[in-house]
Amino acid sequence: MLELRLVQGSLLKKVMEAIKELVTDANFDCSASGFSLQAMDSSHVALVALLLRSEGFEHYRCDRNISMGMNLNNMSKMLKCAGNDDIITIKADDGSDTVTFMFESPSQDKISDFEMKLMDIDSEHLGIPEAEYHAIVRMPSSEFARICKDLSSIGDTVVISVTKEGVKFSTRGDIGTANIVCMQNTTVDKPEEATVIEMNEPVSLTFALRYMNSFTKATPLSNTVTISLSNELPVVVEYKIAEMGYVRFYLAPKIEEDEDETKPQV
Amino acid sequence: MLELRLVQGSLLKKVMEAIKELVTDANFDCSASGFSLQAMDSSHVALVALLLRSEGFEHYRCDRNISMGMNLNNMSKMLKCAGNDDIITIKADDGSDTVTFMFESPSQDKISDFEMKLMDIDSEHLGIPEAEYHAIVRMPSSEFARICKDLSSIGDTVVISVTKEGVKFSTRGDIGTANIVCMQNTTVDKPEEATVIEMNEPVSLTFALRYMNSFTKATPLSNTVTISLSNELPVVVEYKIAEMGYVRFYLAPKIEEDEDETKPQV
DNA sequence: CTATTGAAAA
DNA sequence: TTTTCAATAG
Repeated sequence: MLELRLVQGSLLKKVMEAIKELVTDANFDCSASGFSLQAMDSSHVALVALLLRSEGFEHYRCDRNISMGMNLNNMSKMLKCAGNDDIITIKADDGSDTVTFMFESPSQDKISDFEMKLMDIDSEHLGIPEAEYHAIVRMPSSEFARICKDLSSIGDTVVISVTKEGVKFSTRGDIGTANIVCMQNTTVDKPEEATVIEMNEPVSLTFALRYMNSFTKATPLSNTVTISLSNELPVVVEYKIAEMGYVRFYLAPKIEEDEDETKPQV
Repeated sequence: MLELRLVQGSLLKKVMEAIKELVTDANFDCSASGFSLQAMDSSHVALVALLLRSEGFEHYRCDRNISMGMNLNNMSKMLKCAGNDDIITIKADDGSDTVTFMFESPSQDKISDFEMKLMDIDSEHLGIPEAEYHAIVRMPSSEFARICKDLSSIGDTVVISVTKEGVKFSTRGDIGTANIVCMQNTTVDKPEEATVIEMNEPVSLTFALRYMNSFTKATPLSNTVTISLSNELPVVVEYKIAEMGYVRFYLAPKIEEDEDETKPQV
């Protein structure tokens, strides 16, 4: 028996919007500690990891660990039927091959329930090692989204270079080149507007903008984004979910000087 | 000679937006009592009835009953040229085959007139008997629109079931099932937010969501919608037009247990 | 927060 | 053309 009651239902709606472009089918794993997901994108290049800790739910009951395979597009369709300030409850009976989403309007006079078939999905759960990163950049998520969008109108890849002073995003395309530098800046009115750089070693890595732009679909989840970089490691683009957890995206760097379109593997 | 002056011109614009998706050509009938229309939708499944009583016009002159055939798309194009707080006057000379729409800006410094050709349209004017309905639901029009939109992302038809406690909207599709229950609720701050159920007998009827969604184009006309249901009778979805009349939509229920796509007749 | 509108992208 | 995104108004 599984019953998870989330007062701020809009969070779950935003999570779905954030990941459904990248991942079409995935297993949601429920345990006593929380509700999580880990999945490769359909071209097996990027990895998405979601965690919603049990403490963030108003009510959290998960008698035994279960893994529920869902089509994220269908799940998203149903979640779109929830109002933005509805309370969402996810329910599944033991052994059932369906999951039920229940939506309660704030005034409690409208109650909806949507039942969806579960699916069997093979998935290797990758252990993601905690790594030390050469550089960690925290910046406003909207600014990062704007940069990725702007650069993708010029080129296909972005070189992210971090120095103590700032982070530089560069691209190159048929029509020219572009460089956007964000200086470290901690003297802003609101902490979420700061650009903060923690750096042990300078790094410069190249990524496909197509994936970066998919990651920025998570922008509504958080005012800030954290980008963790190391040479030879996948970048981690993390959006924290207040009081509950995170959505993290992993993407392997392209090997520099490699001008063709070979797909890197995570 | 016909001359109808409507101070709140936006009403007429909204009426056109409400019905032009369903009806392409129709006769507008003018008499001393008012300006009305009755027409089947192009697939002859739903019926639209409009009434604007003469008392709602600032000036109403209609020397003799006339029926003016108009293409609603063209009429809508012209009405879109009126500002939302323009005063609209509809004029037609006896025996003329055109109608003129005149728009006066509130400040009276801009006066437009648009002349449109009338057309000959055959139409049987159906007498719609006043019926006793088993159940009448009044609810916020925006909520009804939201429900029809949400359900149509899951299935093609909606089952509307009314009990004393509330009204349930259900659908079923490839990806799962959905049920939305709205409780009777008369204890709200504003009367237009109430959900009120008058029921003599429980009813449960099935309708095509495609038509329901067309009906909800009338949502801007009124804060509330009234849904009148009886077994074996077409449902009536009514949007009242303040001080003037109504737009009513009629749609025959699908015969239950009928899984194929036969079109019901009104 | 929702709804509408206009602009931009697929 | 259809769909989606962003922005603004209520």
